[in-house]
Amino acid sequence: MRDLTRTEGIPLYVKIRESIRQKIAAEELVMGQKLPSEDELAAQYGVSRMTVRQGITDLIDEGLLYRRHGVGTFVAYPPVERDHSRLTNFFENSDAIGIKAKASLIMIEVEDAKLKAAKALNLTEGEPIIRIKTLRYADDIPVTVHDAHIPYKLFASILDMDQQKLETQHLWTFFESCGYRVKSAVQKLEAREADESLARLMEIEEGTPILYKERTVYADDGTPVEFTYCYNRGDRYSLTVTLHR
Amino acid sequence: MRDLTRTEGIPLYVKIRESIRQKIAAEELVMGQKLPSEDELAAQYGVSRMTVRQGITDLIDEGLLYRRHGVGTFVAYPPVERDHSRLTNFFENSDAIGIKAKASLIMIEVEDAKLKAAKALNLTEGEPIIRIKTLRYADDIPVTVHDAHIPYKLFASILDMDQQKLETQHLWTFFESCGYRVKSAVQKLEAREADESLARLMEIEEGTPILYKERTVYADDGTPVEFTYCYNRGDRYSLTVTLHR
DNA sequence: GAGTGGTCTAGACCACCCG
DNA sequence: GGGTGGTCTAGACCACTCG
Repeated sequence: MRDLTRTEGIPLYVKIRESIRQKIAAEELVMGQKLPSEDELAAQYGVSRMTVRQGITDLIDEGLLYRRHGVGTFVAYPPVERDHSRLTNFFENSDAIGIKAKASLIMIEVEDAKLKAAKALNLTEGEPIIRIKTLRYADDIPVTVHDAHIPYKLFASILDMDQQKLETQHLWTFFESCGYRVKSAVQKLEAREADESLARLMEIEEGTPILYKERTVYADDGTPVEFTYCYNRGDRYSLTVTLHR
Repeated sequence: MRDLTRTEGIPLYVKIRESIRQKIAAEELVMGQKLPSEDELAAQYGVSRMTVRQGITDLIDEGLLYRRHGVGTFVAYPPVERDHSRLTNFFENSDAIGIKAKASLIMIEVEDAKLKAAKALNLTEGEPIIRIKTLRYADDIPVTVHDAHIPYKLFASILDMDQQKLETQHLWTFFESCGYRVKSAVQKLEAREADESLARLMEIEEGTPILYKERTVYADDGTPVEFTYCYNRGDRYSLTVTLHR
């Protein structure tokens, strides 16, 4: 009890949450095991029950614990990897799995929005957008053609960025510097065949399977900030996602 | 104020949540608009602030609202369709989009688990599993070959079910009747080519693009209940998912 | 009936943002 | 400084599960 030394600025429920997480990691609490009751935990940590609940709720949202009304709170079996349900960008993700990521700029220009992009970005057809097309490499193998469309009126300043920076810094970092925090994305996935142009860029044969992805990215206030066509080499790319009922 | 007529059994925070949701639907609250402060809402509804917060938090999790510390709570722009981040089954999903769904049983049998399925289902290699292979139709066009593996020790009783029921009732309904509530699934997606056997079943040419999906389904206590290989016709099937940071 | 989580109160103080 | 959300308390009663 009382492993909550008063650390500056860290909320109690966060400390409790991390304390429980650590006990699970250290296997002081094993899979399927029942936690002490909320009342008991409140007493142990010297806080109110609502505070304990807040910490526990976070861990339930992460899939690390589950509750059974009238029974107790338990450690869930496989810590279902939430990573798979989190939205990550190409560079973050490659870092995480130890792949060397690289991008090369194919083109950046201002265009009139076509219907589909305009709709996704909440613009009217023909409004200016900035189109940024890159080829992305994993360990020096070309794996993805990335064709992003972003509203000109929000992000015109990206045109001043030098190519070097465009290739190494992710778009989302730039969005944040403009005050838009990326929160979610809706993506549609299909299997397709590589056409001639994709085949040339990715050094594959025409007709090779491609994992095609259309993605709209939203900031936390709901503003759509990016609409992207994404063509991934079928033999080099897979996407893992977690869904919940 | 006080549109909370005391309805039996419905928690206050649910009523508040639905009341706010309805105001958004009715456009009494429009996109980007600031809600009354939590204190004010508490006064309006005649409840404590914590109760209001609980209702609001639900709507934030749904993406309908967002909070800005020190500023206020606002209506988010496009009600990002949470449907896309929810785990649905083939029949539910078809219903929702108005497609006539049908399944025909290709085979059901008991097998020894191969390494991959065993690993996913937390079994040891060679333990018995039940393998259920179906061909699924959307509006009478074959779109998916579904090859499910479920632990024999949990679900042996499915073998007594008649074929008619197997084809019309979803597996998950059966799982629930055995006490396992489906909570989440991890799915890996790839683009592939149809091999000869898939091509024959789905009435397409060999080499046609296939959206290949490997899926492990978990109950809410974390027990893996299903491991499935899923082959979807590229020209007739797309998958939409929502991801969050 | 005992034990658990689910809901709820009526306050409090703090941290943040803005004018 | 005034208004907002973020955290927290010390209780309370209810609903559910189980033996």
